[in-house]
This record gives sequence, C-alpha cells and structure tokens, in this order.
Amino acid sequence: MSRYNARTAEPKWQQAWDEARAFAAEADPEKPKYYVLEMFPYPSGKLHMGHVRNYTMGDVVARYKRATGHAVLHPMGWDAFGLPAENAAMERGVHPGDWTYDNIDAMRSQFSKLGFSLDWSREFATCDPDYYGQQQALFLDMLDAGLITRKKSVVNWDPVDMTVLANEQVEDGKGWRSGAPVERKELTQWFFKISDMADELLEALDGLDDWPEKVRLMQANWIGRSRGLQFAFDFASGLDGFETLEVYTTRPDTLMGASFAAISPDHPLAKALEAQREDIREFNEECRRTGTSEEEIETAEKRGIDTGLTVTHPLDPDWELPVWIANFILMDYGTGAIFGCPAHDQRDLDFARKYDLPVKDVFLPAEGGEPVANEAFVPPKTEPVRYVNGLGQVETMTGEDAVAKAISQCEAQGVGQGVTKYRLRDWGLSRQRYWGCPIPVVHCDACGVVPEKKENLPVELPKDVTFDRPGNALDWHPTWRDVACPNCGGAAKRETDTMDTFVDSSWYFARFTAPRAETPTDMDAAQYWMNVDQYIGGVEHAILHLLYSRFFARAMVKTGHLPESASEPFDALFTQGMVTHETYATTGPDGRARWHEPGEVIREGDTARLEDGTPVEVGPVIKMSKSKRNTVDPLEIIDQYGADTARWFVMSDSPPERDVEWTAAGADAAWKHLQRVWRMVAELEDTPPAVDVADGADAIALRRVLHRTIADVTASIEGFAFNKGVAKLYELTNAIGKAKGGADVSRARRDALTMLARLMQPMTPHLAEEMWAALGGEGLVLDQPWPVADETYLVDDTVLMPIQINGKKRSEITVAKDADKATVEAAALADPAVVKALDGGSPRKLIVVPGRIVNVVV
RNA sequence: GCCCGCGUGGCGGAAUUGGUAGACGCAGCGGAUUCAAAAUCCGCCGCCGCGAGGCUUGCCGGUUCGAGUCCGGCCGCGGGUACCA
Repeated sequence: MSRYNARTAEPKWQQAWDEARAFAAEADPEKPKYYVLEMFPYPSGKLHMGHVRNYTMGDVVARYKRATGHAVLHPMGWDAFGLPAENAAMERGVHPGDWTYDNIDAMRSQFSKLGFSLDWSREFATCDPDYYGQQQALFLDMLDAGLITRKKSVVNWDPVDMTVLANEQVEDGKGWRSGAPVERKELTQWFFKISDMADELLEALDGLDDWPEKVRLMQANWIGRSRGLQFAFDFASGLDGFETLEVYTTRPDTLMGASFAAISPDHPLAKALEAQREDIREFNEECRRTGTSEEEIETAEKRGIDTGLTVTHPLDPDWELPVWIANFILMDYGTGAIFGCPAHDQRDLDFARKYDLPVKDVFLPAEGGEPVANEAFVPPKTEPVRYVNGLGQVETMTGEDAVAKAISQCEAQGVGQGVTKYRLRDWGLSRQRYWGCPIPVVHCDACGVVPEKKENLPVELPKDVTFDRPGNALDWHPTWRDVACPNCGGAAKRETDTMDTFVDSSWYFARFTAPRAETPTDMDAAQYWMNVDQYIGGVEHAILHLLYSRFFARAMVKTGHLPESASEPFDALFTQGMVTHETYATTGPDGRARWHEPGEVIREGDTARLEDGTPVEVGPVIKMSKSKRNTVDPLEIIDQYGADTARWFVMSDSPPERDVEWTAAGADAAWKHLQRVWRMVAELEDTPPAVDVADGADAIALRRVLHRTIADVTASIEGFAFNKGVAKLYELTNAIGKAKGGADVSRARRDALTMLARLMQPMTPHLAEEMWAALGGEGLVLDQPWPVADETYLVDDTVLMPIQINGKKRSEITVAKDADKATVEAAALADPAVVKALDGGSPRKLIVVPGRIVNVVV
C-alpha cells in the first residue's frame, strides 16, 4: 500500500505552482480583487511557530479567496531594520546589513518549504535603499506639508556607555550592558504630528466594523480624548519669573476638595527651584534616575517634596494650597501640573496620607455615604451621587453632569476654560542608531536645518562602519556626515539620527501594490489594490503599529501618495493570539539572567536543567520572543512530517484569536490523520464504479455529511474559525471511513473524497494536489472553484428536542421539523419522564421554543 | 499603576450567541489483527456513586422557565504601556 511521501510530493507541487506562476498577483477587470496581508516578519533568521500560525492563516484565506474567483494579492517582505542587527554586530562583529540579508535568505528558504501562495515577485526588505529612499521622499513631502515637527523630548541615557537606550534595554533602571543607572536626558528630535489627527483617528474607529471591538477600544483609550478645565493658579508665595501655575483637570467638579497642587519633576518651575534648594535638586535628580517608560513611572513608589510655594484656590482667594513636586506627574500629559483631590482620587489620597495633607469630601454616594477614609470615592460617571460640598449647593447629579456644570460655572466666574485634550502624544521618530532609515536632512551653520533634495535620495547608509563602541555608528564615521548644504552649498553636516522602525512598517502595505515604482506609490496600482481587505497579525500590535499605520495612510493621502479612499488602509483586521512558551533562565556570573531556548533545556517534572546539569529556573508562559529565547523551531516538524502536517497542526484545535501554548505532542496526530486521508484515496478502486443505481440510504447519509461539511468549512474559513473547520473535516473523514455498502456508496465515497481534496486545499495544499491527481482530477486542485453545498442535503425533516423539567434535561422527543407548538406540547406532555414528574397534575408553565427545547415548570 | 483580553474534563478545545455542556482531536483504558512489535481497525472515556441519582464551565452573588453565555463584585494568567518588533 502506498504511503503519502511529503518529502517528494511537496517540492513537486511547489514547482508545479511556480511554473504556472499561480500566485503572481494580476489586476483583472473580470474579477473582484482581494488583498490579504499578514504582518511582515522581522528577519530574525529563524522561523518560529508564531510565523507558521500567522502565515498559514493568511494562506488559507488567500487560497480560499482564489478559489472563490478573486484576483488575489498576497505579498511578503521583511521588516528588516532594528536593534537585533546592531546587537549582532556588537556581539559577533558582523555588519548589520550582512547579518540581516543572510537572515532574510535563510527565512525565505524556510518559508518556501511551507508552500504559501505568496507573490514573491513583490518581495522587498525595508532596509533596501530603494525602499527607504522612497520613505525619505515621503518624509520630505510630509515635512513640507507640515505633518512633521522638531521638539525636545526625553530618552533613556546610559551615562557609562554614553548612549541612548531603548526601554527594553533598561533592566531595573540599569543599562543592560553597562549596568549603570539610567538617566533621563532631553534631546531635540523629529516628531510626526499625529496628535493633530487625534480626533480624526478616534472618530474613524467607529467605521471599522470588521475590526475586533477590543482593538478599537484599546485605540480609543490610547487616544484618550477628555473634556476638562484648564485654569491658572495664582501664586500666594511664588518664584520670580513664574506668574501663574497652569493646570489641566478632567475633574473640575472636585475643585472644592483640592488640598494641594503638584508638578512634574520635569516642570520648568521644578527645574528653576533646583538652583535654590539642594534638596529639590536631589529629589528631581532622583526622579530622573528612572527610565522613561510610563509603566516604570506609574508603578514607582509615589514620592513628593514640598516646594514651600503656595497658590490660592481659584474659587476662594483666602484659601491657600501648597505646591509639591511629585514623581508620578507626567510632563507629557496636560500641563505637567495638577491639583490633588485626595477624597476622590486614590493616587492623590495615598499621597495625602503619606505626607499628611488634608482630605476634603465633595461627593458622597447617593444614600448614607460615609466620608472618605482610606479608599477614595470616585463618583460614577452616569449614576447620581450627592454633591455635598460644591459651589454652595447641595444636590444630586451624575459625575458627568457635575463635570459639565463645574466647567460652565468656572467659565462664568472667569476661572479657566473648558478644553478638550488627548492622551495621545506626537510620534517621536528620531533614533540615535545606525541600522535604520537615515532622516534626510542636513544641518547647516548658515541655513539651519535643511531638507535634503529629492534628487539626492536615497541618503544611503555607509557600509564602512564599526561597532566597537556603543552608540550610533553614523556618529563615528569619518566622512559620512560631511555634505554640502542643499540650500547654500556650504559645508554642512548630515543628520545622523535614523527613523523609528515603526515608520518602515507604517506604509509597506501600500508599497506592495507597486513595489518597483519610482515614486513611493503608483496611484493606479494603489487605486486598484488598496485597501487591504484582510489584515492579519498579532494582538501585541493592537495599538502602536496599527495606529501609526492609520496615521500614515492619512498623511499619504494628504501628500498625494494614496487615494482618499485609502485613509483607513485595513478594511478588516484579525488579531491572532500569540504562540507562547515557558521561559528558562539561569543566572550568569554577573548576577543577571541568561535565557535559554527550549531545545537546550531538559525538563524533569517541575524542575529543569541544562545538559551539563546546571539547574534552570522555569519562568512564566509568555509570548515567544527573541529576547527571552523561548521560541520553538518548526523546521523539525517540517523536516520530519512535511509542511502540510505543520500547517494542519497549527490550524487545528486552538481558536486563532487565542494564545496557544506550544507543546510537541500533537504534530504526530496531524500526520497520522493526513496519512489516513491519503490511504482512503489510495485504496479506492482504480476506476470509478460505473453504476446507474440510485443512491440508497447509506449513500444519501454520506452525501448529507459531505454537504453539511462544505457549508460548515466555508463558514469556518469566512469566520476565522479554522479549528472548527478542521474538526468538521475530521468528521467528514470519519464518515467516509465508516461508509460501507454497494456501488452507490462507493460512488458517494469517491465523490466525497474528491470534494475533500478541494476542501482541504487551502490548509494542506500539497496533499490536496496529490489526492486530486490520484482521483483523476484535471489540472491543479488549486484552480478548482470552491465547492458549494447542495441545499437539498442540508435539510432534515425531523428534529430531536430535549425536554427539560424545571430547567434540567430529563428526556428527548423526536418531532417533525415543521411541527406546530400544540403538537410539540402534546408530545412533551405524553413523555414518560414528564408524566412521572407531573404526577397527575398540570404544569405551572410550559415553554416551547420551536426546533430548540421544551421546558416544563412543575 | 493604567488600558484591553482570557479562565470549560488529565490536555487542546466545541456549544447554532440565553436553550441537550464536553463536538472534534490528544492522552488513557479494553479488544481485534500479529510469532511479536510497529502500523491499522473496533469500543469505552467529565467527577462522585454498585445503583437510583447527585455534582460540574476560576470564586461569590444576582437576573431568568432556563446562564459557560447577561449583570455586579473578587481571584488568577496574559498583552500593551509610546525607543522590542
């Protein structure tokens, strides 16, 4: 008996597809177009299970859409700039470019083994000068259009390595390489003015009907529109040069509960005070000795220092409030200064208790409220609360109304004005690193900051750089910076900052529509292929990448690089769960954690060790990542069982949106199943049975299962429920295996297997081709149209209805599908279990849901 | 800290979206085949109980004829937190 040999079959069919140029996207006016895109990978050099899962999903959709008659665009490229290449350069002395392109080659060959229906003719890497040159052109156009600005912001500074650190490179407030405590340092940097579009980006979320609700929510919260009051405190005891203290609050209704004002350690006033008071200078410096990440700042212990200055309460000139500096006030949000109302804000309350500041109630819960003790009372927005200590009145209203009323009252009294603010900050794009897209500007002593001329693009990265010291290799290059000023022609210096890699990934989807165009995009191609009909990627990109891409599409519309209709570039979004795995760590001689790959670790019960016996600490199950090294190489499965097994395996069991913990068991089961399917085909008689007998009951039963499966698998693919589709295909296979009988049944079996090949094609394309060929199909199964279920096999004339007594299932009855309520009731009341329960009486209530359930309440 | 998810047998999960909880698969158990094994095929398989029956969707409470599904409150885990991508 022949076995299915994936090792020979898979390359054979891949070659056949190649020769047919089956996956080259071609605009076709006869067909609807479909653009399916998976978030492109960072070329780490190693394919991992997350990739296989992500790209298999996209491939199933692409192949399915191809079968349903669409002109499909399914491209692939590489998100190729980024930190790991520079780390490799420092650790191993390889050039980041060489390292990256080697990785791309390695990953491309790994990808090709999986048989994805990708249009490789459109491939590019973001580190190709052709791509980043076009990106520089976009930058210049956006600069020209006023979408980019230059301002100061803070970075993590490693004072020993004299370099800027990414948040990921800060561990417990220390530089990961030097171990030195990091400091916040202010630099002048380039920014996309995304906050100017905050409102637009927020409002447009409502139109994204085919995006997950959770992603829209996260983005809305991230943009964080709020309506509040901005007002100025007058100083009762101030500092020269500071007339007033500008404050923004979303809770002006609690103004009468104010007990202090607080400013950020980065606030100009806080800095000015450093010259006068040594303790304030020390406090501020201490605060600056933490990283710049919000998480770090917000979870740090709340600390403050009294400046000795005071301000007067805006509604009561005789009321003075102390001004504190507090480490939890962010300079980036609002005005960098707040007033504290301990009674109605937990953080303010903790602060007040710690430093012995007064707590004054404004609100109490609607009935019988107690004054605040150690838990702040935050009034609900939409439910009424008792407003006990407001502007003179005692009344009941909702928190929302109280805010609105407070704003209008304050405005009427000339205290500040109602303003709308956003949490969203401008997108800082400058990076002090070599391996990124150079920012195409020149610094000239005479002319200032001058944009490079477009004809001089791309501004290419120099190849001859060294990585023997930390920091930006462009800064150490002997000549690269020297350039003639595009404006005056005099000697000038290039900007050495490069762009955030999020810029690279914010428009690649547009570039795929015309990857070799001489301009960033080709309007005709963009017009035809945009938008992305289905975008697929990890949830971890729910905010940043997707928000930046939305901004970029709008910016490209404004600069004439995309049609208006592409303002929202992704029509439908699917966020897949992550592939997770335990983490393994040992402690290095320097006392810091060393991460180990699962392959290096021997697991024994609850403990683990390395091959040499070193005990390993087993960490939490988290997303597979390069930095934690908890990745699993899928190549073993592919080499052992073939691509179809790997593809079938990742589509089975786990719902695509959910995280899945990788375990080795199970791949074997997938392989066995595919072999079983193949065996059924191989064991069929060589020639189709020539029968003219009508289908008997068994054949009809099999056809019912078949058509039910067609309908279910179609719905599963459309609904991104591949695991359910796989389960249905198992059921069909079981039914084919069990079907026994005469010529009619064997004819039905052959039909079912032929259909099975077409249904499995998106998931296991190589096996499907092999089955199709063995069953005598013409051409490629790839080119077969998607099967359509025959409705006549989908309807049943009877239905099995459960009978509940007091909500618990006690029996079942079979009734005609179109039985009316009275018939069902009669049948239910005649059921022995019901008769027994009623014991001669009549039911208190009888609920019949037609076709569903009967509930007898006794 | 804040924002967003998730939690169902030994395991991955299903449940027509408020209507039979546990489809399908893995593991396990029993049998057939085999000199034996692999492979394959057939059957059993939530928990407690000999049984009748009872219990069961992280925990506590609520709404409902009926709750895995809706509401309120907890607990645990994960993602994001603006320089990882």
